[in-house]
Amino acid sequence: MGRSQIEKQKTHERIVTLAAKRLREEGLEGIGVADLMKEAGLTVGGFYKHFASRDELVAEAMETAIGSWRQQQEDRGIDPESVPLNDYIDNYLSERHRDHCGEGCAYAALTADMARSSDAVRAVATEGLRRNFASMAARMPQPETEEARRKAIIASCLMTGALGLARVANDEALSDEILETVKLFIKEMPQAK
Amino acid sequence: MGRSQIEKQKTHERIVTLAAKRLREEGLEGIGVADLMKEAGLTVGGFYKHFASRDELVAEAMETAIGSWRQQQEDRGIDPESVPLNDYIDNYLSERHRDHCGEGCAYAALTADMARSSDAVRAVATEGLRRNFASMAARMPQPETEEARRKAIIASCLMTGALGLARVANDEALSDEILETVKLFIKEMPQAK
DNA sequence: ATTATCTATAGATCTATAGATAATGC
DNA sequence: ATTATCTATAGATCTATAGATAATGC
Repeated sequence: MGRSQIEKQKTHERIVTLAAKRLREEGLEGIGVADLMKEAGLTVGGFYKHFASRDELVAEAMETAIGSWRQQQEDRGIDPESVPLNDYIDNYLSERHRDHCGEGCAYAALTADMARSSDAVRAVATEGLRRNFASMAARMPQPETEEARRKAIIASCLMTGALGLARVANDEALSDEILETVKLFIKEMPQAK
Repeated sequence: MGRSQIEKQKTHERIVTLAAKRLREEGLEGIGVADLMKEAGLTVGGFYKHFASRDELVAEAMETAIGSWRQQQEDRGIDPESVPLNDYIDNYLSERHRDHCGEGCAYAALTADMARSSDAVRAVATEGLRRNFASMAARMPQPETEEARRKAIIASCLMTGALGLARVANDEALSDEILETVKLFIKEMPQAK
């Protein structure tokens, strides 16, 4: 008790990273401050020296969650913009992604949660959406065209929609069918590479 | 206090219908039993003579919500299976639908909520998904083909995904762009009519 | 007599705060 | 002296239940 400022910053990041995972798993209101702190190896009391409110943590965690794929790639020494769309789609629409909400796409895991959320969270989410559309369009055959942007939007809706419905389906055969059908379709989409 | 069994059934339906709306608006955990009963003009105490638990209401309400579009059509004397896909898509991807969660598609409003929910709710949701895929496929040019089913799945993912992201976007221009882009694309999809 | 709804409340849980404790850092 | 974290708790909220009240229906 009583740590250096450097350690405080590490603690702060640990809470945010954990929240980014647990909120994707349980929903934006699915886990409480006390439980989060406990899982981070801390106690409730310290929370409000890090965040003015629970919602402030949620907004920060969403920023981390939305940027997590990009971050993961960079941590592995990979330039996110150089990842071929086909590989990206294969990973996105995989059973592995479906079964691991906490490490996956925040939009698929929390679409409706975000739509219902505070202005702070929605602002972060909207900014991330823009970045995602631009990033996907940039990896298409003719990146600067209006057509590339349209395809990026369509692919984003398809991918988040498919993963969402695949997670709703209680029956693995149906769930797999959704993933496979959309995966094949996107890859055959003209111009989407 | 003390009503006939017929009135009890009406009360029951009133609670379920209200819950179907309010849960789509606030999320599956966004509104409490007491508030729901109050909005229905009742008090908490009576709730558990209607439902064994809150989750039982949620499952019933989801059944109502999932079937609500079909019900609405029938109430207006329209056979749901006779509604052209183009009209269905126009309504689904409209600003009106986006701005009125409570009366709209349960899958778009509650995808992730349902995925995280109890077995009872997920069973209802999975059954509804199957029905939706079949109903869309039945309204395509060659209804009995595997291709029609594939297109139905793809269109479902696109539509729920697009509405979901359009609701996340804090910026109306971006939100409208998502809806319009996907609307145009689906209508131009080969075979989708 | 039965029961649909009401009032009241127990018990759990959740956000946020107050005050204590033990390190840091001037 | 300052502050990062801890223990403890206030106050709000939420699910579920107990017991009272006033209609229904045999």
